[in-house]
Amino acid sequence: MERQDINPMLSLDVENNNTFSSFVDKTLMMMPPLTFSSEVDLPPSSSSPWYPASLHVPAPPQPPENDQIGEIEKQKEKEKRSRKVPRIAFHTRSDDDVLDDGYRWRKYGQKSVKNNAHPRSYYRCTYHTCNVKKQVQRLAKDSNVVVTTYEGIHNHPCEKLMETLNPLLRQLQFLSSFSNL
DNA sequence: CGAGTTTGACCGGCGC
DNA sequence: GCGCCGGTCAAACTCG
Repeated sequence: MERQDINPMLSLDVENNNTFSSFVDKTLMMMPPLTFSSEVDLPPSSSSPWYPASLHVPAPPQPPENDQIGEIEKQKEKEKRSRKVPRIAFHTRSDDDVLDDGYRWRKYGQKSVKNNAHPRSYYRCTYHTCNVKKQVQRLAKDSNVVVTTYEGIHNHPCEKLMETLNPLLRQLQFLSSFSNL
C-alpha cells in the first residue's frame, strides 16, 4: 500500500478492520492482524514494546516546580522542533473517519491539505494529564483509506479496554484464589 | 450546562 | 523579505 504525506516514524496497515479496539482485542489474543510494512524508527532510549505505543502506561508525570515551568516550556519547544515524540500511523480501510480506539478525543482543528480533497482533522486526548494527539485524514488517491497518525504516549489506561479487561481480571483473581488453597 | 465541534485567525518553519 | 503550508488557538456554536 502506498504511503504519503504523513511522515510516520512507524507505519502500520490495518486491512478490513473497522475499529482500533477490535485490533487491540485481536492483538491481546495473540492474533495480530497487522503487517509492519515500513521502516521503524523509534527513539533510541526504548526497549521498544511490541504492542502499540498507545497501550503503554508509564507512571503519571510529576507536577513541575514553579521555577521549572520556564524550562519545561523551552523543553516543549525543543521537542516540537526535533520531533522526538514517537509517531505511529495506521492505514485503515473504513467508511468512518474517526476510529473507535477506546480513548476519548477532542477535536481542536481541521485543515485542508495540499493535493488532497479531504481535510485533515486534529484531535487531542481529553484526559487532563495526557497530551497525546492524533491526526486523521483520507488518502488523496484512495478515499477509502483513513490514515490515523498518533503522536505521543498515553499516560493513563484506555477506558474501554479497562472496561473489557476488568471482568476478566476479576475472574482470574477468583480462579487464582482456588489455586492458592 | 458541560463537553465536543466548527472555523477563521494566528504563528512559526521553510524554501525561494 | 515574502508567500506557502502545517499546526494550534479560541470564540462561537451545537448537542445531549
